[in-house]
Amino acid sequence: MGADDKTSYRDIKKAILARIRDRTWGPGTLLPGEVELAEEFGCARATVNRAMRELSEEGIIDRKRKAGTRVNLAPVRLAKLAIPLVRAEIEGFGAAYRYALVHRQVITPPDGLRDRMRLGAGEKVLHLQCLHYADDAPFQFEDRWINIAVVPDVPEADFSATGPNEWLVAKVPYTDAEMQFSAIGATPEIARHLSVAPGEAVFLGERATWLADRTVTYVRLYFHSGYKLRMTY
Amino acid sequence: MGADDKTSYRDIKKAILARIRDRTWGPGTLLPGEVELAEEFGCARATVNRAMRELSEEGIIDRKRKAGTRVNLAPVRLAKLAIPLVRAEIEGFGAAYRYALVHRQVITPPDGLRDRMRLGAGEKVLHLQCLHYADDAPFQFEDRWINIAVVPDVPEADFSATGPNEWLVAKVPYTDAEMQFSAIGATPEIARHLSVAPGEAVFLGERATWLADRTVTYVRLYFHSGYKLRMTY
DNA sequence: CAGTGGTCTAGACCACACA
DNA sequence: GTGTGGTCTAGACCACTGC
Repeated sequence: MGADDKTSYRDIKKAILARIRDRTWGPGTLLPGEVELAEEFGCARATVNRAMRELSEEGIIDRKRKAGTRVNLAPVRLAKLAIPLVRAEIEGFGAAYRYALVHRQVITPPDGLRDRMRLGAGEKVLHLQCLHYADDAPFQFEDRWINIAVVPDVPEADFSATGPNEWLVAKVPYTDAEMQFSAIGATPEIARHLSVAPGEAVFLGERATWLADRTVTYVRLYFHSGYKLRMTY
Repeated sequence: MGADDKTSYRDIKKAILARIRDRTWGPGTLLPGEVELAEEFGCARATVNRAMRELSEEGIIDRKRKAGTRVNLAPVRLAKLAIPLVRAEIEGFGAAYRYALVHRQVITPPDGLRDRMRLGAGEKVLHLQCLHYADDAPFQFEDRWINIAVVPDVPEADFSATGPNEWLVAKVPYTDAEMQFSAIGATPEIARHLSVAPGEAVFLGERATWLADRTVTYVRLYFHSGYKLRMTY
């Protein structure tokens, strides 16, 4: 009494992971069925099920009906990447956050952008350019377009003190988002804003969000040299 | 009969998401308790629980005992990033994969690397440089160090036909992994391997894996210009 | 203290995929 | 067909935490 309070699905996960690590169950091995494991661990099948389901979601094992459960050969483990607001990111490492609005204009988008945002012929967008500083050093240059048709009150919003990101997050929901990262050489404009040499390698993040097939916003985030996107998994 | 087969946790997720989207439950709203929702949907509490637990894992809602469940104000949604093997990535978009070993040597690591890999004084590493081609164009240049103390049979492995990544994945387990991405200007060596101009912006991925506090391997992956790391969430 | 979520159980039926 | 995982139920007890 007291020692074996209850068998938790966590215990089972740990036990299974341990056996995979110490090669009792090497890659490709067929694991015992749920009923068998439930007997071994002295718990209900549902408990084993939850443990194995989570391991499967984490990409450690592969489950198929009738075929059974196998240890994944190539653990295509999913990295979980938290994408924070710039402000939180900067304050997170103890620097002072400062924001500045650089440019603001309602425009008819050029063709390339219209395609990318899948806009209709007459639809206009609000174009914004902002700078985010960490301890007075430029940290991120934000080049953003917002679909006025989807966010009709955005032209009235005041972005002189707060960035559009925080405004959008609190005000406009979205259903899908896509993000991609790449490296580019700084154009003269970007170089000027970020205080780097033209042509210098800059880390670029692009993000688009949709609200049921309609583009809400598309943004390019240019990070200062030396920026690293980090993740553990 | 036939219409209402069974209320699935998926149905409940959809229903809740719909109400969040149409602002019935705006950001910060306190949702009804599990029992109440179970009654409304005509199902067991466990079913509602699973739906809400998954929404919570996805970062849509925030749950606290006694306090209840609320719609997240700032959906710091977690992006799930699948990091595939290069081969799979290249073949995935229909290109032919080709591999070449460029360099291979057992060395005593320089100081910087020893710190980064947290190696002991006498420990040696296997240094490998490889190229991964997509349709005969250089796609990725791989610069890797493997801890021989942790992977004792790596010096005997043959990496002339297959890359070390695939070998390691199939052979050596790990408990923790860290990955980071950045942009750098191509050094002359990297430029030569990737067929780009020196100084051109290159996308760099760094990855380190550990087996219980001991570094297994550290690798720098330099991608061809124009490479984009994509993710949906 | 009391309410809400977190988890476990025992049993059941179903869906899929392989033989 | 038949075995394996996928899911639901009804009920129970527990753990945390806000009041």
